[in-house]
Amino acid sequence: MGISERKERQRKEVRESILSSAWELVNQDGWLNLSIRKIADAIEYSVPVVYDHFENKEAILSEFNRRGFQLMTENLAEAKARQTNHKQQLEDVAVAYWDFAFQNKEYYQLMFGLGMPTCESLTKVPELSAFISVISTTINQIAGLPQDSTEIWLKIHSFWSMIHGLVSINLVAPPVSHLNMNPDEFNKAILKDFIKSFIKGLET
Amino acid sequence: MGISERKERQRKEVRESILSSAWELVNQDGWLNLSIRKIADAIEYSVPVVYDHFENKEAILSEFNRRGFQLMTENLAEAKARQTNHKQQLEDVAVAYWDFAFQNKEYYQLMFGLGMPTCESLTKVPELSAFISVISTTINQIAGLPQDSTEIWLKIHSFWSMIHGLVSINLVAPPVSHLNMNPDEFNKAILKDFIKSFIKGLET
DNA sequence: CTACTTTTGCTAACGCCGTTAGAAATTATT
DNA sequence: AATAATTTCTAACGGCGTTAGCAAAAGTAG
Repeated sequence: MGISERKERQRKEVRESILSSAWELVNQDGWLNLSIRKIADAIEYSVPVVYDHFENKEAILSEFNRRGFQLMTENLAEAKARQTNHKQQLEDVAVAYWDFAFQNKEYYQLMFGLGMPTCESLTKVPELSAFISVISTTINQIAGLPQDSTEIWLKIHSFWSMIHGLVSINLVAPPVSHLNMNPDEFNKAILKDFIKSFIKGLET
Repeated sequence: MGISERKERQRKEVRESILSSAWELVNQDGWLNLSIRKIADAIEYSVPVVYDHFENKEAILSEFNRRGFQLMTENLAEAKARQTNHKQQLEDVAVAYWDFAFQNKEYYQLMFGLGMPTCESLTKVPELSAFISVISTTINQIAGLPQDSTEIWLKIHSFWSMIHGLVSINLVAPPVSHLNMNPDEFNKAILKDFIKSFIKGLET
């Protein structure tokens, strides 16, 4: 009897419709205006049904958070795989990070910009380690530093900080009026400068 | 007759008590748990009184936002004034920025980490330009780039991004378990490395 | 087909929130 | 003392996350 299978399937359909409706709402009104009630309205079910699929609102955000890290890591890994030269890989990974942030602002804001992610909340994202290992393996190959050493963590931290700073400052305060240059070129120029000097630092 | 003067004074007292109560609440429960109702309760007035002093909740946050930029700029300017050598000034300004962020996490989170500050919301902070000019004058003195040129804006942007990235990544995901080194020293080491290479970039 | 059980989904409520209209109380002025 | 102006409050509106408890539907067994 395929009854329970069908039920299972229908459950997953509702779950997915919650997520896709939520995603639509977020793209319309932003994370701050997302509400369980609006989601319930959009999926044409009553509010408590949402709670049959997610423990609470935070669990929904957390799902998107994980998807964000997953998608970003995929993008980074792809960019890396397109190259063989290690330095070039690192450069392309940085650019891919940048591109991800600006092509997926909603994701990026949820991942880094939203309500005070505590230390723990981030360490509870399993996808985080996959993301970090994309970077760390490359750095390892360039600089020959052993995994899990203090030195390589320092480098990973630097690299990540550098790009994140660039991204978030530009998400929040993009340089506009002061330029006789395309802002996009402007920013990518900074990014590439950064990476160049970072790689130089790896080699010394 | 000093009646209207007294009234004025009392008005300001209430306004200040709103702000100081709010600040206390924020330090207890964070920005996300601050509410007008709690403030009203703390100042022992009814809710609408709060609206006689601030247009809405955002106006209260905005007040703290401006105070944050003011305080940070003061710290930066003081650090700068303690030195005469321009490169040393820039280095100390960066360290002062770092120290401000970690000694005033609430401020820093409001200024950069909270609910999606749009481009406009930041350009509406008059204190922002004072903060930027502390950096830009120093960079100007080191690199000799003219104010308001594309080049100096590029440098300001780089400098700010670099530090902000370091700060916010460390606020959110501090390196802990992987180190046989004091995290504070670890981070400041990265910071100083960053600044050194940044200054090198200014000179070439 | 009927009686019973399990699952599913709903209504309605609780206690918060920001915000505001309008009444009540207080204070100043004539 | 009576009137005008100001200050302050109560009470509400619509929204939120969350949950208890009931109604409806679907499945199961005789």
